[in-house]
Amino acid sequence: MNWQEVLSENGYRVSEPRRLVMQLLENSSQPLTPLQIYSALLQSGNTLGMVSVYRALELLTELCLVCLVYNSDGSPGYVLGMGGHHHHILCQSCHKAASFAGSEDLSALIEKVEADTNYRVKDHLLQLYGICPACQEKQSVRQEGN
Amino acid sequence: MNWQEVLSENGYRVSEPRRLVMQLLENSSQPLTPLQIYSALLQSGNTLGMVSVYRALELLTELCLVCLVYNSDGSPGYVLGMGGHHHHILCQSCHKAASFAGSEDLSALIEKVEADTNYRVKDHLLQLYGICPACQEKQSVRQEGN
DNA sequence: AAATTAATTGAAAAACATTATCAATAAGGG
DNA sequence: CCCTTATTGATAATGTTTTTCAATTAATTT
Ligand SMILES: [Zn+2]
Ligand SMILES: [Zn+2]
Ligand SMILES: [Zn+2]
Ligand SMILES: [Zn+2]
Repeated sequence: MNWQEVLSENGYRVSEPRRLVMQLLENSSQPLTPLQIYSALLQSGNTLGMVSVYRALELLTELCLVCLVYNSDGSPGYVLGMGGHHHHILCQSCHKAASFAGSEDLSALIEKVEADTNYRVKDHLLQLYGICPACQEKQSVRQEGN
Repeated sequence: MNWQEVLSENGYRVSEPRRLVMQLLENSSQPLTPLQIYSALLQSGNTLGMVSVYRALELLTELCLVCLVYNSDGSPGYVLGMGGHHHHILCQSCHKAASFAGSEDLSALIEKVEADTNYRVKDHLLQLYGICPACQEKQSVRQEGN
């Protein structure tokens, strides 16, 4: 099921702003803010209102077609969502994002936390931070240069 | 080492706004936004500038005396930081936060992600969401009432 | 305890970001 | 192709964060 179908099946229209936002995120390797999305789309000759970007992101997030992630400095951005349980890893240097399957086993941790805090655990937020292949390359080149 | 010492040892002064922000967070069970902190402090008869709240939070976060966390709706807030590796669990109903030791073992996951994505993992963001004891209580009472 | 000094504050303004309103537009069904 | 209604976008209002800089204050020195 592609994103157009997800929209339709949930009673939403496949409108121009939504299409533009999805297209841009599909081609962006790093999380973008609403303003970055708006600017990029204008720059590439499209015409749409800032407001539509906000509304598109809100809806697409709700439908899990895009995800809200946080850079290592805490600043938020939107990336394309993958279906199913997954998480993201972000490059601390260039902010490039990749996703990985949510195959982690948190059951031991959850059990312990429930016992310690008496909270009942329902969900989790997990992101990894690191260095992407390209930035590793750059770093080792700089190393050699010194 | 208390927070006053952390400030001093790092060459920062123990100023009034910093004291007020720390005091408030020490007594707050849920994440607060800069504005909420500012308002609460004014309300309780103190006098300080909004700007100082922002600056205090920035510094205290840098020194790990407070932590930036995200509610389940994605909205950010600040809570008191604990020393050492730890994470937070937030109530999806009342937003009350608790912390727990970072005793999770992510090594298997990290190995897999590094193999799959070629990123080199350096750090992680982990939060749990759930229902706090008080809200569990409220929910079961409502259940019985029906 | 007073003087010294540099970090820190806060008022005001500027810059930036988000939300509300509502008439005009366009997507999708018939 | 037309109709209906979801959706858009211009504008304005609202809210948040950053900048600036003279005044203040914490901590150190005398
Ligand atoms: Zn990178
Ligand atoms: Zn997961
Ligand atoms: Zn609760
Ligand atoms: Zn951890």
